[in-house]
Amino acid sequence: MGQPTMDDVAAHAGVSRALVSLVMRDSPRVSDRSRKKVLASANELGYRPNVWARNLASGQTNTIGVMLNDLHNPYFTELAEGVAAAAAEAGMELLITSGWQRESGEHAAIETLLNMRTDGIVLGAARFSGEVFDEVAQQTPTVAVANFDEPESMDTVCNDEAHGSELVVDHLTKLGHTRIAHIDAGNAPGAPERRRGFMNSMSDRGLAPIVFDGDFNEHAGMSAAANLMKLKEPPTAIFAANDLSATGVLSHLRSIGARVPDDVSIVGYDDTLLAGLGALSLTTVHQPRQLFGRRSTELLLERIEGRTAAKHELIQPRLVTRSSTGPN
Amino acid sequence: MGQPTMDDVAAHAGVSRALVSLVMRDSPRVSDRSRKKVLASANELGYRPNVWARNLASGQTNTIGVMLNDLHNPYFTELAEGVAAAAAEAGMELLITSGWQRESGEHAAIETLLNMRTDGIVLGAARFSGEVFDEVAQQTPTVAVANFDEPESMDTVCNDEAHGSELVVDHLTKLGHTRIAHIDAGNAPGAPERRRGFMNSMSDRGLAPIVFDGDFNEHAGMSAAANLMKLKEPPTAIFAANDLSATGVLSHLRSIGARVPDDVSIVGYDDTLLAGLGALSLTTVHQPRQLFGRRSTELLLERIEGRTAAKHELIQPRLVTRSSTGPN
DNA sequence: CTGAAAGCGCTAACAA
DNA sequence: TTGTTAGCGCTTTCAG
Repeated sequence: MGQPTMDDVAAHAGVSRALVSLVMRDSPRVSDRSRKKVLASANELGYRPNVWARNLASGQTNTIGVMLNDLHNPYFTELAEGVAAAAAEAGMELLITSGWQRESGEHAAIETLLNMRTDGIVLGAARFSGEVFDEVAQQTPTVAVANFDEPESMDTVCNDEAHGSELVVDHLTKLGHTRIAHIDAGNAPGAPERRRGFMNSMSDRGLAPIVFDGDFNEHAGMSAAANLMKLKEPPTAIFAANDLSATGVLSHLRSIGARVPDDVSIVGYDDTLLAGLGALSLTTVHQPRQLFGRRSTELLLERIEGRTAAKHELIQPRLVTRSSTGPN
Repeated sequence: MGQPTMDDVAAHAGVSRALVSLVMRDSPRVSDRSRKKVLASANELGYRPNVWARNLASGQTNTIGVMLNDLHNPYFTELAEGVAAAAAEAGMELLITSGWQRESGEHAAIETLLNMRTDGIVLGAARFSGEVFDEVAQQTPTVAVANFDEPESMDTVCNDEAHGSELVVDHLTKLGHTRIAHIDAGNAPGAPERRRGFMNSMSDRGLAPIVFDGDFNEHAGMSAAANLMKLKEPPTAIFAANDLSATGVLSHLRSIGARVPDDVSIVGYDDTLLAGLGALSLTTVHQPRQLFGRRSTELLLERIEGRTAAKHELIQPRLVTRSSTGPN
């Protein structure tokens, strides 16, 4: 025999297996004496409840699963941290699975979770169409942290990207900037909303929005900045798609001898570790990523408890002002 | 009834449950006709094998677990990536668990894995004493990615930190530097080895090693640099504990108007995203973190297959030269 | 509060 | 190649 079973513990403690089971699930209807005796035996034998057997018998797993698109991205790991905290508070175990940035990976990761039959799933994904999500939602309680058009099959939590852009435009115009350029990130997740928010906020103020193609990486920021600075009238402020892209902008500006923020102000998005570095010190939009995880888990728990009507939450970001922005 | 079971599939296909089981585990001894019929039924019913039942019955999980100290740290996520790749190749599922940077978290994370009875565990930890590791190793095949003194109970994979320091000293002395300072990180994981490697390499070359107290963060680099530059004879090159610390050094040097690398050369350690940024461009020591994960998983699989003698691997880092270092 | 007994859904001999 | 039949270790009635 390998690991000791409940029967072993019961025999050792001189009680029935059912009693041991009750103790293990700390039921209140066990006498203190019995409880102590059982616990002592369990401890002595090095007993460890067999989760497989337990879940099979009870039909529950007391576990929720999180699928993250990419562990390298702090966005997802902070999300996971929020999920972990909320799950721990609810006494649930957490299983993490990663899509390793590939769509096929996300599929596999979701399959794993579905096979595990976790009580519910938090989807921190990026690559998926709503359809795939729907299919998951059909099989288990699901909440997605993503910008969707409020599907009925699952709950969603997402950042108010447009509002983030609004905060940026507000900040820059208050500093006196009028020629403000946005380097976007095409159709990457969140990018269209940020772009739209930027364009609307500019129009609202009677300003012409300048938008350049870009992406969520340093190189894109660098080359977009190069093109921007070649304009007859270069912008006095640049709002990059995210912090990484803003870093590229910064590198380029330094390389051509432009001073930040005296000549050009720069704003990032995401408030990653980068933005806070003394050498960069980027003004940026902070998203409460842990809160995303926390709220999504809370919604998921409600679903698990039986709620069926979908809920959709929009979470508000805030601006963090650092030294990359200044008066025009 | 909820999800369909094997019996449902068997009934639907008009065969026995055992046959369905064989098909599900794709045994070769099933006729093509039966296989197709079963698969069709399974598909039609939306059958999904119940992992809990399967594992309970088979006594195996076909899963390995990874415990990571901290998902925010790219070191661990890249490690995990290597593990994931190797696990996938071996046809194993992967379960990730995080200690959320706290020792209590690591305990809980390991408990979760132990409870899941994964076939083996990869420990990507930082906070633990060898004792705790030993206890885990007693219960399941274990491999640790950590600097240990070659325990008998488990395999280990680790970076040759001392050699990394040697590479740095070699690079700097070849550039003509002789007054080289190291900002260390006390007893943080890996730090003592880096420090020792630095001191030995310097002594070997007849140079006096300058070592200042520090830590693995930006602030520590900043204040250590401040102290270093106040010396009567400031160093011409600074070897920081890691990239983050090097970033702090860089910020300080810029703030006092020192030019990098003309006045002072800077070297980091880890080759994180930071080091590659154009605005920082740090010379640093690269560790093949994915390889750590890969090798550790391969070792784990051998253990699972039955090997009992411990193996310990030391993996060699390499220097990545960027523009933060130059001739003296 | 305790004990007996019937499964949970699947695997793994062993027969047929 | 397919079917039969015990379990795997635990939960969960239901009587005592």
